[in-house]
Amino acid sequence: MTEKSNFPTNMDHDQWFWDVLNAYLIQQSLKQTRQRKVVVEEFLKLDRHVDAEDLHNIVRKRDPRVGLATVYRTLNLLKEAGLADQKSFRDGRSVFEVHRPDHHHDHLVCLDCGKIMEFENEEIESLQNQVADKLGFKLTGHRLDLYGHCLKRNCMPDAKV
Amino acid sequence: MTEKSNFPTNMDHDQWFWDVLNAYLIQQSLKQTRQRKVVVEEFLKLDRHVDAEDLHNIVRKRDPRVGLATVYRTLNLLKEAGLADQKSFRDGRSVFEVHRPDHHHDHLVCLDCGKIMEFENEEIESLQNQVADKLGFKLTGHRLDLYGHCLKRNCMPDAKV
DNA sequence: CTTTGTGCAAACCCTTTGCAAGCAG
DNA sequence: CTGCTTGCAAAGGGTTTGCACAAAG
Repeated sequence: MTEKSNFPTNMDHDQWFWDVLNAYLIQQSLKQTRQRKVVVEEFLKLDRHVDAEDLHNIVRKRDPRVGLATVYRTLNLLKEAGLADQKSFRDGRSVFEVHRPDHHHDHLVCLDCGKIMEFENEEIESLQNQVADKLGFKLTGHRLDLYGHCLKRNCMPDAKV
Repeated sequence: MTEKSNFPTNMDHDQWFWDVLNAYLIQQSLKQTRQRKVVVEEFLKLDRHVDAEDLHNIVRKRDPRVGLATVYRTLNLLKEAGLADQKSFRDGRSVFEVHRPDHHHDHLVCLDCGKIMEFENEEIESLQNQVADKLGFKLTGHRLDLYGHCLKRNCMPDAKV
């Protein structure tokens, strides 16, 4: 993009993420800090739904000085930058995931092991629009979560999401 | 049902609700109290999505001695009896609604006025099952919320849900 | 009487915030 | 240097819970 981003990264396929983030930081006069770097790197590395506490534990292994509040603040920053989505499948606790602009999807959650799968279905989306039209709504978004049991043999009750 | 329910009600079309509730109370050796009566009556009378605080305010007009905790406890009791559903459209706050066994529906929420409409669409349900099948899940439930703007002229920003 | 229910306030859980000290720019 | 950031702990907001008293069965 513009010359060079200060946050280094080895993973080319995540370059877009760092580019957007760095642009956002500069635009908002925010700073690139050690803590933000670690939190974002681990968040990207995980590449799955994760809650703040889990991410905090992971980050602490690399840098024990990072506080939970900073993890929350960084995740909220990513949300504001449009780089992360926040969901709450289990009531009272949020999970975050990387927002990939070109990839809308809904979720399928296993009630036994907590596994979260993603899917997309254009027919469903189209029907949603029809429903909204019929009821006189201008649809701007939706949330579709399917709940059930995955049939994998390694589905462990109470496993970590 | 069994002879006679002690909780009286004038509204015949809600009789099924009181019957189920009384049966549940007896079966669980729970008691019929003045507070439960008032909370449930007002909940039924409203017949819309309501949160605990709102319901508490309404109940207090009839009986100022009823505490918020009792409202929560009563709503949870109804949930356990299968008579109420709990949803959380706005993050961090739950709303409750009467669960009508024969009437499954999803929700359409106006982001301006908070109005909640209900709809059902069998095509969508069927597609959900197809998706779950394809991904190797046994589907047991789902949640579909549509978000948008209602086109009514009386749509007031920040109106009460 | 025995057991469950209630009101109150305190506890909880997750998340946010105030503040003084720490750093990036 | 200036002002955004951080860590810590305290505060917040909705919901639950412990306790002693009230009340249903």
